[in-house]
Amino acid sequence: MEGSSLRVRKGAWTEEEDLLLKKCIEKYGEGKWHQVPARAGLNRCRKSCRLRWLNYLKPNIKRGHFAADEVDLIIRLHNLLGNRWSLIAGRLPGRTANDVKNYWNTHLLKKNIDTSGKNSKPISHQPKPNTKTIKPRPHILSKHSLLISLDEYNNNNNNNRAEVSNNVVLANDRNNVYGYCFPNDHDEMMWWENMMINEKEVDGYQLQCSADDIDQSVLDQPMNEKNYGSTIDEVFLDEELWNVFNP
DNA sequence: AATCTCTTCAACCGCCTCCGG
DNA sequence: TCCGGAGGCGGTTGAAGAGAT
Repeated sequence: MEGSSLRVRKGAWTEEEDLLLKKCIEKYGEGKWHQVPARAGLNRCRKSCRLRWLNYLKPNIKRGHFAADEVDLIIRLHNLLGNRWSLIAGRLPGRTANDVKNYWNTHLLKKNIDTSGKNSKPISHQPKPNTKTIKPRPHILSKHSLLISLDEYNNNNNNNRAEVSNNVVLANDRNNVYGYCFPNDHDEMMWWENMMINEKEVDGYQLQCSADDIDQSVLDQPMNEKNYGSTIDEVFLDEELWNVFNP
């Protein structure tokens, strides 16, 4: 638990507290939440400060009703990801995970309720036979699979640098085979959009982005689990795409 | 006008992962 | 390798407001 409940204030935030927190973040920046209560002079726990900032005070937070296209996106993403609210919110500029979660629970969940019986459950709590939820899958490719993929690529390309998917680049320097994740905003967004437009067209998507767009400094790092650590949660593979790498 | 019920959403809770010592 | 602290996430709660009776 966070500190002593006897001393740490809970419940709704006052305007004065909001102001203190805002000033603190403006001065010191986001992060280091354990230092925020002391720096801001707030009698709140770090988690409470973080939550208040992320869900309410942070600039550019969009409030009010969800637009039709936002609702549509939430539904599509929820079908793909399930209750991964932070990921879903990441695709909705200005919306927070809490907002999306609340909206889903109050508006969308209700629409799915089967009214045929007293004990009926919301559809989201029932098995969904025709819906495949894609869970985030670590982008750990074995060296073997990297070699296979690179060989396959080199059958058609006389190049020592090959892109095999939107988020993975393979390269060799005669001695080693390297793999890289590059989930930059543009590529990631294209991948998401493509997946939602047509999940079947994975193959067609693989070569949409040029490997030349990638920063050479990234290519200079050999792949290992540590290099992947910072990006691993950002990269997801469709079942079909996964099978391309792991036959 | 008073009371009850329902809805909304801000905030809390507990758990997990990551990272540094 | 282990441990503790920090950050982050999803599930849940409960206060407050809105609507119904």
